[in-house]
Order: sequence, then structure tokens, then C-alpha cells
Amino acid sequence: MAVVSVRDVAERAGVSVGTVSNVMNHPDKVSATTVARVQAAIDELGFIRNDAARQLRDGRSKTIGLVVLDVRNPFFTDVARGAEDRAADAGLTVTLGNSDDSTERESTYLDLFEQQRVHGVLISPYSDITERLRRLRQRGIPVVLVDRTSDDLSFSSVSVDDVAGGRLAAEHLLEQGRRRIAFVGGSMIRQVADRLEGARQAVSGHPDATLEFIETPALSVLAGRDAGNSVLARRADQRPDAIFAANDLVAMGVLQALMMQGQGGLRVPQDIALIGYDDIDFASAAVVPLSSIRQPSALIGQTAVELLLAEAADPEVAPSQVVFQPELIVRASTQ
Amino acid sequence: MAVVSVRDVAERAGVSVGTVSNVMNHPDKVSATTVARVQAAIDELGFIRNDAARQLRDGRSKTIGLVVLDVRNPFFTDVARGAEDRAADAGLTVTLGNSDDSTERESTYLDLFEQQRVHGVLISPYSDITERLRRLRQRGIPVVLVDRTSDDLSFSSVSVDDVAGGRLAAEHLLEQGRRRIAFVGGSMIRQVADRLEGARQAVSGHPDATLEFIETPALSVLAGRDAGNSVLARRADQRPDAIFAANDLVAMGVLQALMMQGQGGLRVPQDIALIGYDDIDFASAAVVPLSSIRQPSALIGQTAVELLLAEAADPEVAPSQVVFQPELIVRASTQ
DNA sequence: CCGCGATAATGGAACGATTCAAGATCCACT
DNA sequence: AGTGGATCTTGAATCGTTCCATTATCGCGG
Repeated sequence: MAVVSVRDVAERAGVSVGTVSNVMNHPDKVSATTVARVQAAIDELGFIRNDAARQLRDGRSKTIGLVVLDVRNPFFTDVARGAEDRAADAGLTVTLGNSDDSTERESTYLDLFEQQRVHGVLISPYSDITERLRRLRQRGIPVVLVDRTSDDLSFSSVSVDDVAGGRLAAEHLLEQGRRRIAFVGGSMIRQVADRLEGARQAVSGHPDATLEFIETPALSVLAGRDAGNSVLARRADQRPDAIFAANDLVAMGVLQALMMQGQGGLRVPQDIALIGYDDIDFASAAVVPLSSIRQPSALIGQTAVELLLAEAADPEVAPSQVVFQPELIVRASTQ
Repeated sequence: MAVVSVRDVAERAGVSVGTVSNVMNHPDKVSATTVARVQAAIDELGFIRNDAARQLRDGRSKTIGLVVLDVRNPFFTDVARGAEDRAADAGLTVTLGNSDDSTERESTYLDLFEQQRVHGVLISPYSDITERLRRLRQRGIPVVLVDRTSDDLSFSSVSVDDVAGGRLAAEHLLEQGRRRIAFVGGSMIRQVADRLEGARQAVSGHPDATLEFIETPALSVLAGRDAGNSVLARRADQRPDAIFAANDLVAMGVLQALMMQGQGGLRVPQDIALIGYDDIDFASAAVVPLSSIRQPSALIGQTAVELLLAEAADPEVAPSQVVFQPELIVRASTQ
């Protein structure tokens, strides 16, 4: 009695397998007494449908694949939560994949999702995989870009205006009287480039201000710490008076490095002002509460699922680009 | 040409479907020239196996289900990462479910995993679902408890000695000369009860020390903040001189509440010492770097998958209980 | 030149749920 | 009692893969 199948249930209830299936999927097509009898058999035997068989039949699974750049970044877990909640409303689940700044991992997840014939794919792309995504869609798997717009508008996308966000951050620093700004970040993703571009635009309006780019190998606390230490190691007159970090993880790393040093530590914001990006929960709890650029993370996830469902319902629907505006959150680290 | 199946590949390569299958699963049973020809056909057609069909055939999926109490807690994402990595080595993936202190959600995920005929279930249980888990196993789905021991040792489990952890934390506070200790936490999970019990044991060795239990509705930053505010609202002589928070999220909330208040704020650790639990990455970056009890989170996840694989390979193998020891990490918040 | 063993390749039967056309049953009404 | 129509139920076909028992092929020694 290891596995119970519809056949067993049907036998027990004295009906055909077709009827059992109807009881579960179209109860209106079955008389009340039969429903009751079948239901009883299901309960008695502890029958659980086999998802694989259902999926095989209708060609697609009830799972949405989500590939993010870094699961350890609370911004992405928040996006995932938003997506999960919205998906649950539609009876779907979300499988979370983590590309971790690796083209290979990213590709592996797409393979996996394609094998699983997922209901759709939400992805915050790391490498340029437009062709790959196009193929996915051609095979009937809807794709929605997350936290990124589509270059040629051929995919639906949900994103935040990163250029505007970068501008907001840099303008805020300039308004606080800072003039030697350093942008700390790296990893070749669009978001970072856009934020840097926004900062450039802001700085270009101030002839006496400069913008320096300190590149990091990743967007992590650790990478931020290294960058912070490199700044600390400079001669005092070579240091920036403000740092704009590509995200809050980096900002927190920078902050740790700047302040932890027993003797030669710098003061934030007096010596160096610091602003991050994402406004994760922990930003407000940092050594010095962190100014940041807030993104509506959960909403991004929800919206992405909505666009996905729209495309799944009608593959011919025109792709739509949803762009949210970021918001400046000022805390102690910049004033 | 929407979907390409083995049949199409077979036709293109001029062989039977069985041979195509053999090329993919038992290449040694097929001549080199045929392998090449079939491989070419696969590439040309862009064939991708249908997971549902494979699963249906061999009865179980290549996915491990993991149910955690709170995905937003970095401790659990770290556990998940560890599990994912180890699972990937075995060619398996991990689906992450989030019970969020809800019996219903927990149960929903178990239903889902059972429908998916997952390879196994890793769970950090919220409610008492021993019977449910037993049934899962009876149906051939291995179960391993995570961050929790099995009451009757009938399940394999990977956990950390929470009583010892609680003792470590409280003893440290006592050594720092604190005598009025408050334990802040809640939610009816074992971990919390054990940590409290450990604290009790430590305090009971000091006749002049007291332990108070401040219950919270959840283990979140928000709940911690509320608890912190309630402490702040007390008359000064009614306040504890040390707080042991059930986890770092709660601790960070408490910390925010104690310090944020413009005027009446307290100093940590001078007025109140504070220690958390888990030692998440953000603990060291807090307003006041947080002392904590470290758990080997990624290792827990890895080990859990290993026990799972052992049980999957041989269901008769005796369940084993792996218990790790926690480690005290002292930072500024307690000294 | 036959037959033997080994190696390759084949074809069809599962796996379990769903669907759908066709058949069975029942009831009301003439 | 017979008929029409509505409501239920049935059983076979289907999804795409893997497994396994057969059959085909080949080389080689007798």
C-alpha cells in the first residue's frame, strides 16, 4: 500500500477513474452522492495526487522559476516574498534560484526550469541572455525581467529607475556640501552601471565636484569592507568626503571598515558621508543608521508575477514595462 | 515545432526512442557513432527532456523540499545555501518553503511536497507534526529534522545544542556582572524554549541573579522593537541590566528601540547589555556590534542533506542525530 | 560456412492523471 | 408505456520518458 493512485480510489469508491478525476477537478459534473463517496475513499486511503502525472498531461507545471543575483541580499528575498505571495493567490509556487554572479549558475537554472516546463520565468539577468530567454518564450514559457528593463522592449519587465536613484543619491550628497564623491561597487550588471550614470549626471551639474569610481569584485559586505579599508589606507587629503555604495550590503561593509579601526578610524558622516541603495531592513539598524535609496521590493515581485500571469494567459499580449520610482531615505549617515 | 520530444530526436537521428534514452542515461550501452549522431540531433532540435515524464516514470522527483520558519532570517537563508550546495553535488535542487509561524502554511508546504513526490523533506518544524512526517516517510519520502531533534529519535536530525547556547549567553552576561537578566523572545518553537531553559540553568547558579521572560509574538525585528520600547517605558529601577534575545533579529529590534529614542534612550552596553543568537552577518554591523551565539548555519544545511541522501539510499538505515555545539561571540554590546 | 557469444538497437509496456466522446441512467411528461 | 432530454458515468487515448525483454548485427573460431 505504498502508493495510492486514482485507480485505487476508484475501486474503493466503486466508480471509474474518470469520475474520481472529475470529483477533484470538476465537482459540478458529478452528483453530490458520488462526490461524497469518492471523497470518503480519498480520505480513507490518504490519496495524494501525483503532480508529475498532472504536469505531464497538461504540459506545464504549477511552479514559477525565479532567478535572482544574490539570495543573501535582503532586497531579493523581499522581492521573492512578494512574488511568492502573489503566486500563491493563483495557486502557484515559486522556486528560487541564485545565480550568484555566475553565468554558469544562471544558465544551469534556466536549463532546470526549462526541463521542469515551469509556468514562467522571472529573472534578474546577470549576463546577456536575451537569446536564451527568447527561445524560452518561443517554447511557450513566459519570461519577465525583474529589476531590469528589456533592451528592445520585447520582454515584459518590472524595474526601478536606477539612473534616477543614482541621481537622487548623488544630489543629496552634493546638497550636504560634499564635493569629492566616490561610487563604490562593481559586478557587471546593469543596475550598477545605471546608478553610477545617475551619479555622474548629478555631479556634472557641479563644476567643483568630482566623482571617483572604486570598483569592487562583488556587491557584498565583504567587498565593501575591502573597499572601505582601501579608502582608509589613503592619505587624508586623498580621501573622498562622501561615498555612494551600489547597495546596502556594500555600504555596511564600507561602514564597518571605516569605523572599526581602533585608532585611525573615520567618523561617519563627519569625515565621510555614506549612502547605500535598496533600504534593506538592516540599514536603519546599522552602526550609523544608513541613508539609502528605497525600492518597493515586495511590490516588484508581486507585479512581476502579475505580468507573468498575463502573458501566460495570452501569449500574444504586448509586453509591458513597469518602472517604479526610487525614494531617498535620509538617516544619520549623511547628515 | 513548439515542443521537441525524444520521438522527434529519434526520427531525426534515424534510431528508436529507446536508443535516444540510452544515449542520455546509459551512453556505455550505445556505440560511439550512434551517440554522436543522436547528440547532434539533440543539439540541432534543441531538445530538452521533460522532467515531469521522467519523474512519473521513476516515482520521485529530483527536488528536496525545505521548510524553514522564516526566510527573512539570514540564519535560514544560510542553512538553505548550505543545503543547496550539497544537493547540487548530488544533482538535486532545493525548493524553499516558508512556514512563517503558521501551522497552515507549514501543512500546505508538506502537501505540496508530497504531491511533488519530492526526493526528501528537510523541515524545521513549527507545530507538532510528528504523525504527518511519519506518514511521509512511510510513503517512501525521507524526512530530516533541521535545527531540532526528534523527540523519540525516530527521525534523523541536525541541530545545535540550544540549551548549551542559552547557558553560554547567560553565563557570559553573569560574568560581566549583570544580575537582572531578561530573556526576550516568543513563538512556541522548541529552539526558544531550549535557549530560555539554558539561561535558567545558568542563572540558577547565581542566587543573587534573576531571569525575567519578556514574551514576544514573533521573532522579528519589529517584535524586538516593541519589546525594547516596553522595557524603555519602565521606571529605571524596574529595568533589566541585560537582555538576552532569542535571535539576532529580535536583538536588533531591541537595540533600535533602546537607542533610537532622542532623549530618554539607554546606552548599550553601559545601561543594558545585549546579546543575540545566530550571529548573522548583520550582527557585527549593528549600531552597537552585537554579541551573539554562533551556529554553523551552512554546515547544518549540508549535513541535513547528507543524512537525507543516506536515508534515501537505504530507508532501513538507523536515524542519526547530529548535534553541533554553539559558540559565544563577544562584541561591543556586552562589554 | 556455420554457429556462438557478445554487443547494439528495437519496440512496446509501463508510470498516473486528465479529457472527451460515447454510452448508461433517470425523470418528467404526453 | 414510450420518448426526449438532461445528468452521470465510463473507458480508452494521451502526455514523454525509461526500462526490459527481444531481435538484429557482427566478428571469430571451429
